[in-house]
Amino acid sequence: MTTTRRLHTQQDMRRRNLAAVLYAVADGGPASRARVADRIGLTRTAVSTLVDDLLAAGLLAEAGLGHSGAPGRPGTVLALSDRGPCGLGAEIGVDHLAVCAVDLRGRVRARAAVDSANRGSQPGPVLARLAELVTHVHDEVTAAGLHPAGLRVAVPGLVSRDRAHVVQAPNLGWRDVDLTTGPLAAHAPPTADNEANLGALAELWIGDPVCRTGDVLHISAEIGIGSAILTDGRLLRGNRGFAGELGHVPVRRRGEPCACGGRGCLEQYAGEAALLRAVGLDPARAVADHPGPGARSAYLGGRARDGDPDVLRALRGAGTDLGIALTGATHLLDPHALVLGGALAVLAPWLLPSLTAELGRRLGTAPPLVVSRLGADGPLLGAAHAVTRAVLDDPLRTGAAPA
Amino acid sequence: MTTTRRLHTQQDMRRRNLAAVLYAVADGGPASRARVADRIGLTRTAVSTLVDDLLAAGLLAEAGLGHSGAPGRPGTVLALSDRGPCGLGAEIGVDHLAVCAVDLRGRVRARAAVDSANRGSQPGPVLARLAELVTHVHDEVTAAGLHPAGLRVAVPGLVSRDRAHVVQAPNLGWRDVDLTTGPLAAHAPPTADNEANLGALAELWIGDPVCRTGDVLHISAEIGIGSAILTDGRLLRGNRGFAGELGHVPVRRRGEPCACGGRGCLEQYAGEAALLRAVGLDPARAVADHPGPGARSAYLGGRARDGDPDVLRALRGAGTDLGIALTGATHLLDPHALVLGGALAVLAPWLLPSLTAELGRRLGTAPPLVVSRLGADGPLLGAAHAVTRAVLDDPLRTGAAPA
DNA sequence: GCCATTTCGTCAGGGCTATTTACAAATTAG
DNA sequence: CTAATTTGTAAATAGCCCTGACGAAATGGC
Repeated sequence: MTTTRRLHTQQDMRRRNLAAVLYAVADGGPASRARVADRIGLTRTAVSTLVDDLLAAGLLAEAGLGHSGAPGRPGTVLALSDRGPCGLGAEIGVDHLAVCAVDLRGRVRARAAVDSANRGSQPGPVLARLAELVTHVHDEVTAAGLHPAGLRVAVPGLVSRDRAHVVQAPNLGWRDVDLTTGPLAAHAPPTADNEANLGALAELWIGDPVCRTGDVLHISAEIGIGSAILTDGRLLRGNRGFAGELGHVPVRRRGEPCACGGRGCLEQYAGEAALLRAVGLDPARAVADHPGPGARSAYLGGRARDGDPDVLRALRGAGTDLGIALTGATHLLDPHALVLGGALAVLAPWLLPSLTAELGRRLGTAPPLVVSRLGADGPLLGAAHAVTRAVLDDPLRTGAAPA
Repeated sequence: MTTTRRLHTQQDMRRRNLAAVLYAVADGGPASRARVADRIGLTRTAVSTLVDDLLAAGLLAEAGLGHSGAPGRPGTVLALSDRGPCGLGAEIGVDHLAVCAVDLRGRVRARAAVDSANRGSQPGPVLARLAELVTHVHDEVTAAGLHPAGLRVAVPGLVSRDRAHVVQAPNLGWRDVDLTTGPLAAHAPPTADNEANLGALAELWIGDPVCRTGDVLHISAEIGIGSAILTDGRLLRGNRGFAGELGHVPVRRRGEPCACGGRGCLEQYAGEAALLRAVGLDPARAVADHPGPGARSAYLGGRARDGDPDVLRALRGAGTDLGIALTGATHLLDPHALVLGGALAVLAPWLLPSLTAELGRRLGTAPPLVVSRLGADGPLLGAAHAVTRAVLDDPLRTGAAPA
């Protein structure tokens, strides 16, 4: 940043104020123009002109008069439109595909999913199957009067900075896959992002409110153990987009060697494969026996619920090791809360005792541990919401209703 | 943030554009109005009016005509004023006090320091001694035509959110000290910040350029081992302001118990006290023998330079343990670079071999390791620059020259 | 030395944005 | 029914930046 700091023009100001109005309604609920003006600190006049633009663009809708009981003329209630733009989110998991659509109000308006063995697959056919699902969801919401404003795809891997390419997805066996030229291109310019990141953003946007009140470390386990650092309402991505690799934080000085090149990585003790091995199962075999998102976790959870001592011991150990890694992360980040998402949310009942014990022992006062309520849906919902968020952030550019 | 997003009014836009002009000159060097306009993307007309305000406020100064050799009328060169506002920075160390003043151009215009045994001291007398130094520096820069715009104090401890109080400074033995009512109050509303944070910000603002190109983890050791996470040009402070406690990241699963309540903390193996013990010295005794900022590090560095095998072995071990902690931090943050500051910069020649070896072993490709060139001056300079930065960020509010 | 060319800084006019002020409309309280 | 209160809009105003034009001050070729 030698020079050229961000430009601050009048259009910029207008754009931000339009976004401010939308977020005032999104965060604070439906309200009259005057109430919105109070919330964002502009005058009623200014808000009126902003609202006019947003009504014309189909982002806001008037929802009748709001009789509050107090004296004075009642205001016309403004709400985010449920027939305006919507976001399409897709997910490419190792053994399933899913698509959903959410409207500006955050409601899921359509969804579709199929099992699909994507590990070591060719991108073409997988994307073709996904495109079918997208078409299905697209048609459904279009029939409901919504206009898809974009498509974001959650992938278990690294994504290029412009979000157009999947740079590397080890568990799929993909390298350098261009989404914009494949079968997905038909609907909207498709964009990709990492599934763990989208899961964390979902937590920030529609999950536990604690994520909105301060910095948070969001831990999720799907195949590996990932995490995401939410600071100041944004995601810390790091230099190459690799930030959050909690699974490779060392928890034993001279422990098991790991595929990452290190040794004693958390993943060797608390990862899915390690848990399966610890209860005497072959990881590859277990995946074949229990395909689908979260299936192994559900299986382990089931055995834990039945009181299986091997599983309970394995989960206890994993919680302890997770506690060591999170002790380090907490000292480094001083987060407002630790959020367990994905498979960890499912297994939380049996991880939490040893995890909280270890954190308490080492930290004295540990940040509150929160279990996500989004579960395995996080990445998919995050993808769809990323699209609607982009519309809210820059209403007139992306949000204009088709003529 | 239920409601009330940031307000975007015309005054805001103006303020940012004023700041953009100043930063264009600060980062890109002196330049004509037309050149500044090119840099920040505004028109020459707009820049002219902005510059008029900044000249009137005494923040910019015209420095004659710039004959470039190219055809065309030469522009009048604009530079940051060296007689305008300046920043006062102060530092309360465990065994010294220091004050300096920097002008808008970043030059140190005055400084003063004294040794002072502040460990376990009463705040009153210490602040009184510091106030004397401040007065001295203040008078010196005032004589040079500068106007101190504020005073920031670097303290080895935790500071309240409004920067008015020292909440806790264990190494000084201070709790809840209000700076605004003490002897410092005479000069300007004094504000405090943590010394490690200010050291990292100094690195960001005037240190290695790598800190300005991406996220960076800045590691410093004064008494403990601290660090600071610089992301997106800002400092990640965490929930309570405790972020960056690298010294208490566990590096041994069942290691030495630590005063923090944990065990196996990095500080037990790579901290100053641990190093001194490892070479057979009593830490308290060593502090008495070698008072002053960085004195123990300098002493150890001296013995290392002489080839003392005990010291070399201790530093080698510290480098390895630091490498383990930084492996975890790197996986978590994926920083653009790791910067060694403070005492670590002094000892870097003997820490680096084992540190880089450990990082290379565990990470494959580690982020570049950079040794700070600011050394022990970082926090003090950061404090002074924090004041001038605040002036640049909001020129007309804080920067107006006294009438 | 003189003129064309180029660049710099400024002035006048205009557009966009939000604010101020005023007012009609719609409700409650008495 | 009247007074009080709140809402939404209209007209006028102020602030900020942009466009277009112009004089000023340099270079370069003749």
